[in-house]
Amino acid sequence: MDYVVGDGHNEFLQSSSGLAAIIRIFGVTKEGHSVCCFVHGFEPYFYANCPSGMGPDDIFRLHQILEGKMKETNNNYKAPKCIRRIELVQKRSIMYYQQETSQPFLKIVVALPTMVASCRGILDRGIQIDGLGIKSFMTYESNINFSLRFMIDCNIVGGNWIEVPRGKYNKISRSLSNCQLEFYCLFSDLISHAPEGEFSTMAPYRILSFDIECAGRKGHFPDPSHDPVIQIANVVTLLGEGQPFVRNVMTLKSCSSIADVDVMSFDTEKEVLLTWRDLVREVDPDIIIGYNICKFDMPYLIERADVLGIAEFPMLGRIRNSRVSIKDTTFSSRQHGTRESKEVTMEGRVQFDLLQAIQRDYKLSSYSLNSVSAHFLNEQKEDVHHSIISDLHNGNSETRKRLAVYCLKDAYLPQRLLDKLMFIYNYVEMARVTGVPLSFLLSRGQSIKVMSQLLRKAKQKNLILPNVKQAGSEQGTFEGATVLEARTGFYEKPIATLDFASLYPSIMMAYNLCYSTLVNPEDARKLNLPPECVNKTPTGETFVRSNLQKGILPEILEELLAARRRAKADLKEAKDPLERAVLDGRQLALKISANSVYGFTGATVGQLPCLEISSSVTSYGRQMIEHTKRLVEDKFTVLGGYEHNAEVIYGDTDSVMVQFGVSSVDAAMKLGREAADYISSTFINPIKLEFEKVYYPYLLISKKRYAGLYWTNPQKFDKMETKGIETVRRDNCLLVKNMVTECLNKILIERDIPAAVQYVKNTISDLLRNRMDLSLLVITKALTKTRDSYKVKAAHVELAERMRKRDAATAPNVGDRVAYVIVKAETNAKAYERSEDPIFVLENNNPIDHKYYLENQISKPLMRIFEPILKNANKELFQGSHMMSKNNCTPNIGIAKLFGKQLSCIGCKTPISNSDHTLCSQCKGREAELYCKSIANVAELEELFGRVWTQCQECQGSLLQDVLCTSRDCPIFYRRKKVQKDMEQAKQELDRWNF
DNA sequence: ACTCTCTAACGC
DNA sequence: GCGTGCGTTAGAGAGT
Repeated sequence: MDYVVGDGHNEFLQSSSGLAAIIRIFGVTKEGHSVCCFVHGFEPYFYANCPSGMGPDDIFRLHQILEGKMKETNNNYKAPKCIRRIELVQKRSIMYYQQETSQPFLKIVVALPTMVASCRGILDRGIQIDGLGIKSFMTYESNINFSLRFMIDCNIVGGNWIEVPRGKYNKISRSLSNCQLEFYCLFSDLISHAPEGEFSTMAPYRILSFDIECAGRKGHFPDPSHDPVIQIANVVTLLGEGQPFVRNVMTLKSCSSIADVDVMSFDTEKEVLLTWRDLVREVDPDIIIGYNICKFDMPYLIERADVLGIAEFPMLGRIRNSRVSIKDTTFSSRQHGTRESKEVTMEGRVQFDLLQAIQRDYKLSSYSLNSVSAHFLNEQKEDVHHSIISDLHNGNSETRKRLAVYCLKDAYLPQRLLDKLMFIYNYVEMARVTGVPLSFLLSRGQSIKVMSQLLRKAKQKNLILPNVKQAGSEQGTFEGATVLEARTGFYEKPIATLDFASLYPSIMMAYNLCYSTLVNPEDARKLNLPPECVNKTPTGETFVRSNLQKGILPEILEELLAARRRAKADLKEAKDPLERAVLDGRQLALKISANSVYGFTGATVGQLPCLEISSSVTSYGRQMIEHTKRLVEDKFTVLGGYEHNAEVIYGDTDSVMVQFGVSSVDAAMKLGREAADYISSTFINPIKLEFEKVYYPYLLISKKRYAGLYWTNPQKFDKMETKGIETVRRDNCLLVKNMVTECLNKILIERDIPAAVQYVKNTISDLLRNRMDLSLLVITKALTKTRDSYKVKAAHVELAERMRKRDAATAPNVGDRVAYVIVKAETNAKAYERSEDPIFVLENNNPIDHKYYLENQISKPLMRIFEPILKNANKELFQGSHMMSKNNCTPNIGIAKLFGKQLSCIGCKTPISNSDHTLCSQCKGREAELYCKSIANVAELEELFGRVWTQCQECQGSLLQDVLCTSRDCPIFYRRKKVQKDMEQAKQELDRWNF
């Protein structure tokens, strides 16, 4: 949905004069026909407070003055009127509890949506009214996107089915769009169908997934002013169908045919681009997807066409003769600083970038398409270096076919991810629940979703939302949740966990916390409320109880949670996989929405912050967790008739971990249920403490860091759960993650501590003997800002800078995660001087700093795990023969340089004179034995290399072609490179026998 | 050798 | 015009 400014249609609006906003709704019918609907008659407006005693004459004068001021700022606006009218309406502000149900407000209706902001500015600054002096007006709902305003007022949500009744729409005399159906109508004739029953089905969206390849130059990131677009691959799918119905690729220069793919080759880039434009118009997709299309492919195509002077290319939207525009946007937030990016808007089509979606919804250690596909689809793709892409393009039709297959895979994988992760179902359900359009979910933040729900609910209650001026950040912050002191240790008795269900939403409901129930301290005396009608929160705020007036935040929350219970119940019944997808997406959206209401009220830089609410919520929460701890420890005692004294060993925000002292899981569960029921009864509705699970055994390392076996039934544990420790953190290398995971397995599941110790010793020995796969040593960290904005030097930041100097095209950018290893250097060199790109290390054979990995990566996490379990853990793990390193395996580069190409004895590795070639005097006589060993060594490595190579060929989908992949994310890649190096070395050694 | 600050990532 | 919240741990650089 969007809007344009045009002539209002006179058939509908006799009174309309001049320009007006026309809403355009794009969509698809049940039968799959694309639709463009021009909606007339909806006018932009907002509210302002009405000073008491303001009569019709004053309003007339205000209108005149405003109109005059508006003309000054909108002098290019030709129509006679900017302010259409000012109405006196009865409304109430959502802020603060008030006894009056309503009071007069001014509803100011303007001609165009952009005039809302300029008119608000005039009223904010204040205007001169005869006899009254300069008056400033508080405005209400003056910062709402016009399309969203329309949706709210017409009860339309994102992903909605809309009906336009027979006779209420008219054909357009001159076609304006490329849609199959187009018409115009009046906004009040639209019928919005709530997404229930037959209208909860998904529309049959047409989805285009594409990927482009460019011929970049070495050392440069592809630049549309130099580098041509050489291939574009496309896959088109109908939502809900398993297989795409279009697969094609457009190539510059000839390309051999590919099975089941329509290959189109052209002599000029212009033909490639225009053929793609024609495809987009012919397929007419509702949704365009791809990987990083918003920041790369889409702007690249538009800019490239501009450089080539192809003016007809950017007509990709659903409006006839309208060009797609490219906008420079700056995105700034306190957390992320200012980031510049390009934005391409395409009329009538939603762009859904899988990279953005996955970055929002999943925490991964790498977001490359390769790594994401491996993670979710269990399938790898080749990572071909951009310089090789140019070589393939400049080869022949077979090498270009090679590239086309690669490009097609990059177009198909986003579609596979979209299906696998149910993005359309989950996002459409989120749009339906929160009421915002689908496009907002990727392009906007969390707060717009709460805002949309709040505005809708407020409208039903005749309430309006004020536009509060940004108070600035000095308003500061407020106290959050309590984290109970952690009694660290290894617990070999079951630990029961009690949790408050949806704690913050329940608190807001139970205590009726809302903008509209908060008592303004200035009004308290005047209101004179009896104590049984109010609650005083632990922070000292007063809110009226629901018997006096129900808050709308609690009402929104009740509806969200009730709807979630319904969705979960329906999900249990549902059999059809598509229906299940819809319902599961819905219950998830409802849960997320309920939880973000609290965050919205506490967002000091948000649209309607109210710290009285958020700080009250957390203060009740703190009180409740303390109360729970006290109650458990007071009631479950030997004195109270129980076998043991219960101890709360830990708790965070809404949970307490209790050791009841019993030794069976079953007994702990029974006590857990009893405690939950007993404590719940001491709270008011709907606050409920639930027994959730038992941990047994349980290793508590510190606050927010623990591991344990998770039991929900007394027969068998469900899983091992780890929180906060290295296994779940993304900033540790795989070696550390694997070691910690393996040790926890041995300790918690197998209950075999000596085996865990032996495992650690073996692994350390492997590390020190250089038998560790490089992929296990790669550390990744996010590059969150530009280098200059870092106040201290950090390993990943400095490496990113060095990589940028080497090759700007492949260097990490802000927002990317940087992969690095730590290499040996001079003593006392800082870690940031020793970080290096793993691929660079492979190619240049840099020595790994094993000591760093041992002392700075492995030792502390392991000590934290073993210390509660093992006395003398440090001695047991880090002393003994396994700590001996074999330095001769990795000759120090510095020494090698000093001695030149000094040969060493094949048998014992002692240096020998170059005239001896093979063996030292000591080993002379073992020629036969050692020669055989050399041959065997080469043979073994060749076989190993062959196996790894085949694995990579399988991954790239062809056993007949060279492997080109250089993926930093793929363990096989590192192994292949390492084996290749070892093999070459072994061959050189073998050659020395043949002099 | 110690503390303080910055940065990143997590739990809830 | 846009941006949910706070609490905690831990590594590493920087300063004392």
